[in-house]
Amino acid sequence: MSVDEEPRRTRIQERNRARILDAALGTFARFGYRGTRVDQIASDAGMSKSNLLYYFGSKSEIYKAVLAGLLDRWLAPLRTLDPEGDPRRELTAYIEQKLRFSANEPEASRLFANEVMQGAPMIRDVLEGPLKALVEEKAEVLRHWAKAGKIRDVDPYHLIFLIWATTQHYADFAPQIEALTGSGIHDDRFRKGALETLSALLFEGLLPRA
Amino acid sequence: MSVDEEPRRTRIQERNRARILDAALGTFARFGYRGTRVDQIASDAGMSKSNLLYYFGSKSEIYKAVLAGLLDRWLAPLRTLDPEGDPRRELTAYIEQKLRFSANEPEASRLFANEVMQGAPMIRDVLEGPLKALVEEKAEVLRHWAKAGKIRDVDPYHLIFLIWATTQHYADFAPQIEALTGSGIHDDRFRKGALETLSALLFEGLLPRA
DNA sequence: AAAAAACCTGACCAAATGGTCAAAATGAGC
DNA sequence: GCTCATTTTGACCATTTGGTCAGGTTTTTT
Repeated sequence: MSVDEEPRRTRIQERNRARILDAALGTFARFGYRGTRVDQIASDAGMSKSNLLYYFGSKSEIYKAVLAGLLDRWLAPLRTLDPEGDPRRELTAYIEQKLRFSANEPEASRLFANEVMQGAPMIRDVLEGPLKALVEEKAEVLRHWAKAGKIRDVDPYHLIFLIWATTQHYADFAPQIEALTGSGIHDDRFRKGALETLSALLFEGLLPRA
Repeated sequence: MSVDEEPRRTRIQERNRARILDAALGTFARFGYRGTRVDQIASDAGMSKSNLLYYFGSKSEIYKAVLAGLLDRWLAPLRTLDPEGDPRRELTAYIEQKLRFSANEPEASRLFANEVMQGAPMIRDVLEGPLKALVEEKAEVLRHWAKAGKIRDVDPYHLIFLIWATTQHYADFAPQIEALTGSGIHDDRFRKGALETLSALLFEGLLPRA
């Protein structure tokens, strides 16, 4: 006998909730929480506002649901960083995953950025709890690598921020990048170029070796 | 005789327009264009909504004015990059200016990010025109340095994006950084650490020199 | 095929929002 | 102190917004 806490969901519920969350991700990412109109989410999801509110009782409920589904995917890549692995290989893999996320889910990246820029009102506890713990753990890995002489001794936090910043930039500032280069991270060639330049700079540095 | 196009402004106008733009920057940065309420700008600026609308005829007029004032300051640092200078010195100076901007005007940085994330509806022509030209010009400088063997041969665009991304990250994601480190770019010590780590990584790279 | 449950609609509402306007208050120049 | 232009106010308006609700329709269960 399943004493499951999870609410039972019919097929229709499954489908419509997914549609709503999908549409909501788009508009929340573009216009933020306050700038998003419930009506528009409904229309994007192909249903009436009334019907949407049948599935999610309120705007903030939708927002929370979208955000919750997003956090895992945003965090996942960092979890894979393996202390036992080779630093270069590990970090390259991490960067590649982050770039892929920017390419495949730019809206998710933008919504996350939006939420944080507003002061992270909805996910502050996640940042200060699980995320902080995970980052501290991985910072320790970097320090360990440094002590073993495998990488230079740099502040692990700023290093992590650099990776976040550069990889997410391709999703968050996509319109700017598109305007300047005519292409973007969604393009395979472009993504490869970004990865190569990024890892070249991060690992070898800009100055010619003496 | 001054045949100035600039509208004559009284002292009161000067003061109140400044107050409004200041308050508007704050709320637009936080909530975006659609998420911002004219009423709130007015209240933040310490005046009635009616009075605010006496100075700026509409919400979008305020937004445009704020954005226009912002673009110059955002762009300025890149202009200073001197082709004749030493690459390391020039780029370090550039990064330092960008970090200082993030420290001193985080709201401006965030508003810019917000506008771009929404697809840059208001500044698209600036991105595609003046910015594109300027970036292309500076990319040429970087290529020139590379040809002269002063720096490694990396894609100049991705290099510029890296600098933008990393420096702006400290303003745009300030709440996250604060949650993780307990400090931020506004703090002198922290900013110095960011600059050092950043330039160490950018110039020397992460891997120990052979 | 009935009955029950799930799903959907459209009319409706109170509050909020961007903006107008006439008139009052305040300031500057004489 | 007087005059005129500037500044400020508060009442007002049309529209939009998040959300409710009673009732109808479709799907599932028995």
